[in-house]
Amino acid sequence: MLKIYNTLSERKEEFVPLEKNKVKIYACGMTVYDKPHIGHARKEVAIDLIVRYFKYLGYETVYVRNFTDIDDKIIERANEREIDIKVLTEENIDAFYKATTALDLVEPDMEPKATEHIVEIVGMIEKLIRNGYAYEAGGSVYFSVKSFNSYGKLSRRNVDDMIAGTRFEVETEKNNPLDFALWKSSKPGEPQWESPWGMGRPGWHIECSAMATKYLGDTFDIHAGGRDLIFPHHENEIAQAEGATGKPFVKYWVHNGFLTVEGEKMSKSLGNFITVEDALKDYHPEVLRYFMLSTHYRTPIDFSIANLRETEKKLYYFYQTLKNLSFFALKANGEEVRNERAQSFINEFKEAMDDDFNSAKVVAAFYGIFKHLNDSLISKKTRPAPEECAGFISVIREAGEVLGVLQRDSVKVLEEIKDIQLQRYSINKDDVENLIYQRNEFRKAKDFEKADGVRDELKNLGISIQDTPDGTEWSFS
RNA sequence: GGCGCCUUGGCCAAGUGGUAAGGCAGAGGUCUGCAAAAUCUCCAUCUCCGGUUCGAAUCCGGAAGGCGCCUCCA
Repeated sequence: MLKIYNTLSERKEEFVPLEKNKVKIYACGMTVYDKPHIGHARKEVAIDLIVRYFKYLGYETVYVRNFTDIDDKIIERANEREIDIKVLTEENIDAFYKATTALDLVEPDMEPKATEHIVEIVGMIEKLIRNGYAYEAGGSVYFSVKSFNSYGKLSRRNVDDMIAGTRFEVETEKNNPLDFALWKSSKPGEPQWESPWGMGRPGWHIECSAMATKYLGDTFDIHAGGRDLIFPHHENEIAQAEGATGKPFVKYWVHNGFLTVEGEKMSKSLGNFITVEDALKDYHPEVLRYFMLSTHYRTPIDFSIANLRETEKKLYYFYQTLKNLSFFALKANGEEVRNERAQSFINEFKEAMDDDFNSAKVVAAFYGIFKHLNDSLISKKTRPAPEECAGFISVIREAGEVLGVLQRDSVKVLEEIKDIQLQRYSINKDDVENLIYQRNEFRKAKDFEKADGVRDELKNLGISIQDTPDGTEWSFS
C-alpha cells in the first residue's frame, strides 16, 4: 500500500487515486530567467522518482510540468542583458532540456508555458471577479485574501497574524497588503497582452492554477514543488483554483526539501550557485541522480564534495559488481531465475518505495544485495547459478529503473566515470596507462622495488591499481 | 513578531512505540610478491531535562542549538 506524505494534512496518507489506476500530477516547473541549478535538479529528480514509481505500479500517469516564462525576474534579466524576453526564456528552456536529458528525467506528458495560456489565465481571473474573490484596481486585478476563508490552510497561516506581521506598504492599490496580483497592468516597454482590464500581464501564481486545471481538471491527485513554494505560491494557487471552480483543487500536496551547498544555502551572493551544467562537468549524471536519491526527498540534502565523492564510489562499486555479475550470467542463455534473495530484495524495494517514496531505504537495500553478490561471487562454492545471476541482474535493473540508475552497460559507465575523474583532476589517460605498462614490465622482471615505485607515483595522482587475472585495472581511490 | 522543520557514532544516513539499517573513515584478519579491489570481525543507547507507557530515538511538555518560510526562490 502506497503512502504519501501530504503537506495539507502534515501526515502520511494512503494514496487513493481519484480515478482508478490513474494518477494526475502537476509539478511546478522553473521560472526560466536563468539556467537550471542543482536545486532545480533535486526537485526534478524527486518528482521523477515519483512518476517512475507510479508507472512501475502500473498506473496510467498524466504528468504536467510547466514553464513560467513571464514574470518580474524575467523582465528584469532581459533588460539587464538587453535582449528580448523570448530570447532569454528560450535560451534557458534549452539549458533546462539539456539538464533533463543528461539526468535522464521522464518526459512530462505536457509542458505548458504561461505565455501560451493567456486566454485561460484571463478566463480564470474573470471567474474570480465574478465569484467575488478578486477586484480590479488601476488596470490590475488582485485576489482578495480576506474573501477566501480557507486561505492559509496549506501553509497553516492565519491571515490576521500575517497582516500584523506585515510592514505596511505605502501607496498601494490593494485593499489589503496580503492581496496578491492576478493581473498586472503593464508599464511601457514591458511585454503585454490584451485583457478586459487593459494591457497587462499575468501575476506570478495564476498561470499554474490556470494550466493545471486546464490539463488535469478542476481536481487532480498530486501537486508537487519545492518546500519554499508552499507559501505563497501554492497557497495562492489553491485560492485561485478553488475560488474559480468551487471544487477542491488538489488531493495530495508533495514538497521536496532543500539542497544546501557545503552546508550553506545556495545563493548568488555567497558565490556557491551551481548550475546543473557545471555539476555535470565534475560528476557523472548518474552520480548526481544517485546522490539526490540517497536522501529521502523531504529531507534536506547537502551538496558537498565529500558526499559526491562518496556517491561516486558507491556507484562505481555497484557497476563493478554488475560487471562481474554479467560475466557469470552469460552462461544462462537468457534464462533467469529469481531466487529467494533476489525476491527479498524486490520486496524491500517495494516496501521502501511504498513508504512515501523512501529512496534512501532503497539505497540501503541496494547495498545489501550488492554486498551479498560480491560475497557469493567470490568463490565457486557459493556462486549462484548463471540463471540466478541473470535473475539478480533483472531485479537490480527493475528497481534501478525506478530510481533511474544502473540501467546502462557497466563497462561503458565505468569508463565514463573514469573519464570524468581524469578530467576533474587534469590527468592524462595515456600517462596512467604508460605507468601501468612500466610497472608490469618491472613486475615481469621481478623488480618489485621499482614496480612499487611506479605504483606510488600513481597513488600520488590519486589512482589505485588492481592486479586481476585479466590484467591490471585502475581506478581513482 | 508569526508559522513550520531539524538535532541519531569522527562524517553521511535509515528509523513513524518493542529493545539502534546501511555506507564512508578507522582498527584487525583473509586474499596478494607487496598492494589495491573484494570479503570478514570490531566500532552509538539516539542534544539535554521531565512525563505517558510493561516498554520511547520514536508520543507529550520544557530547555539548548541549528534551519526554513513569512519579499524572489526548486
